[in-house]
Amino acid sequence: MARPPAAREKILAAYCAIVSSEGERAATLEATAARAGVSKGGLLYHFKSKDALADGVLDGLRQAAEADLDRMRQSPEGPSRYFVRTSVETGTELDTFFVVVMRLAAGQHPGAAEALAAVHGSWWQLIREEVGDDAVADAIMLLGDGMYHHAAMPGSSAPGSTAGYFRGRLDAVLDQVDELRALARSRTSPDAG
Amino acid sequence: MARPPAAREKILAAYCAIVSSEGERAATLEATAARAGVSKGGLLYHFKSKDALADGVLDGLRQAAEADLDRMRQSPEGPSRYFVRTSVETGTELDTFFVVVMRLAAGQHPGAAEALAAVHGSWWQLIREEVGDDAVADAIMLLGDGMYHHAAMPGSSAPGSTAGYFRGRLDAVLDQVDELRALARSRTSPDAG
DNA sequence: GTCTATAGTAAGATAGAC
DNA sequence: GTCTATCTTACTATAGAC
Repeated sequence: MARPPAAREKILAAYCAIVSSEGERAATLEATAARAGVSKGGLLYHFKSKDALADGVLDGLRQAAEADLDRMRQSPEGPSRYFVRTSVETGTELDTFFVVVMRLAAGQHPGAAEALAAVHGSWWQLIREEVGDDAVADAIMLLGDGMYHHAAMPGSSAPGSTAGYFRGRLDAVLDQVDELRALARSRTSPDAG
Repeated sequence: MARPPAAREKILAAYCAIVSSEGERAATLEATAARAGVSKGGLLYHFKSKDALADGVLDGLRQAAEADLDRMRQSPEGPSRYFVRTSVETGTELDTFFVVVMRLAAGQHPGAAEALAAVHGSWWQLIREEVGDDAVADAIMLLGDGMYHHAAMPGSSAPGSTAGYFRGRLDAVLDQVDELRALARSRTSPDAG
């Protein structure tokens, strides 16, 4: 909070935009600075090194994930449906950070894999609490991860909208979620109402 | 066929190994040559440029995918179960190529995204033929993709073995596949035996 | 806080010996 | 077919002016 400098935010956003659309390799200091509208020296005033830039993204992911977790918790449709439905949303703040951190993890950036695992673990826990069954929680996570896998797959993402592959299919997948939730209910209370 | 030079294969394997374990950026010509046991010049005799090296991987994926498709087609358990079961296998020839091509696609390598989409489309078609229902074919693919997403997620892969996250959970997911197949049968022939 | 200029390094690729 | 030596380019990072 405390309103960080606007330039810093612009630089971070520029870096994320390049990494997710053209790959980590294309996100050089010069390219990032140019897109943010500053010079190389200007960028390096806010981020001492390229690693510091990547660390800034890790922090961004943690914050965006926390905010998303709150929405997921308070969602009227329940965490499971919320998770699967939002897993195909591309272009959101959380998705942007998530994609970038995945790329960083692929490049062995320290802490990136751990940050991803932490976010994923939080999602699982919320779903597990809702459905009350490990296997069903796993299956629901897999549906969401599978859809995310497509949405994030290079070539299929269309920033700001649901990925083309799943337009019209999301409803069917959400039905599967409902069926899985019902299955979990019948397992945990086979004789209760 | 016609037995390509052994050095060529070693170079391609070295490149794949570095890309998947340390990221595309670490797979420099020098690092690749060193791991393959040749010099930079020796490498460049077999692959004229770095792009040629990447193109070699695309060819490798196409060949490995074709072989896998045959096995999937002839699998006694059926394409669906075969697909989901093998989606967590890391370290196979197909998986190695697939991971590398995903990294190349993330870096906007020409043809990489298309190659992935082609492989994925072939898998879907086989499953669609088996289950006879679009939505169920989608859901099964999602389970497999979701598991693959985990298995391929940096930090969780353990070459040569099933990813740790799903040890013991695969059976539960395969049960979900069976339930989905049954669901498809009840849809396509609601009154037949 | 942002710029230009530049040092230092590492990468991809070529040439020619063996 | 494989090597060493070298050229060229591009990237990270520093220094110091404004």
